[in-house]
Amino acid sequence: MPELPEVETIRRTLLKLIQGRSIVGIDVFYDKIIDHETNDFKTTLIGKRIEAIERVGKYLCLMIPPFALLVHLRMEGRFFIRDVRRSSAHDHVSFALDDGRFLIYHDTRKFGRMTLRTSEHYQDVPPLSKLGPEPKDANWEDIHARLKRRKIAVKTALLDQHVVCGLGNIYVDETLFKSGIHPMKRTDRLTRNDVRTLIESATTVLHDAVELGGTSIRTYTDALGVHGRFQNELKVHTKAGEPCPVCHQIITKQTVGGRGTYVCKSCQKK
DNA sequence: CCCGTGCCCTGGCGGC
DNA sequence: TGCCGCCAGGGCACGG
Repeated sequence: MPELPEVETIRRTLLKLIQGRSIVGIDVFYDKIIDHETNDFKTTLIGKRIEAIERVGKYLCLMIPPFALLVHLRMEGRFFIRDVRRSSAHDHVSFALDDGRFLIYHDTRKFGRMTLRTSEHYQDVPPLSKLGPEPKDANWEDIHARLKRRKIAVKTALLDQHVVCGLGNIYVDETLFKSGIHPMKRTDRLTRNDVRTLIESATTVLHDAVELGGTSIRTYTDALGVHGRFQNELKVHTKAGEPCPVCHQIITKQTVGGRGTYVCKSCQKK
């Protein structure tokens, strides 16, 4: 569930806590989180310093020269800073830091993944090289040209990180509502104006959500356990049965591309 | 290349 | 109260 605004909030929080710290030990309690052999992973990172933390789409990139540790939190991945090595059965990776504390990767669903790349050019190789631009950097005419050749639901397209990156289920629903476009509208029927509106709406929604520290529904909190505040700004997502804030028609829930999807059928047209 | 489906996981919830 | 079954969901492998 962490999408771009939550990952950016985590990046900022984590940076203050661990920038400049060196890794002095690593414990891996569940090795499927890491797509490298465990011993290689440890020997590669131990003794090196966390110089910076970047973010590309929903990926967190811990810059540990000469390596970049790419982390995708997927549904419920979280980072904590603790004084003990492990305090939960859901703590899967524990990095001992040179100040005596531990950077802990915690994930109830075990969906998150970590992978190593060299810190030079790490954005130029998969998986990051395959990502589309963030909405704020996207050229809507390019996106329109791509989408008019396809026939998928616009929601599915916006969730596809190869088209644009950073949006997940919450912000796609909000983007579509803000744009007045139905999630099932086929991409080959989107007008140039539709796509321009979608990119502009996505940019605004993501920007506003970052400003408010992300959205806390379900289990998301940042590395300090601080909740975001964008859930108070949601217009349709999680609002089934409630009146649309614009036209007062009842918001409905349906499935689009296998995802729970909230829509105002009066404001959002196919 | 394009598109749909199923898988990975497990806490939580609905149903009885 | 207790237990069973099923769902959520990002990304990717796979098959048509």
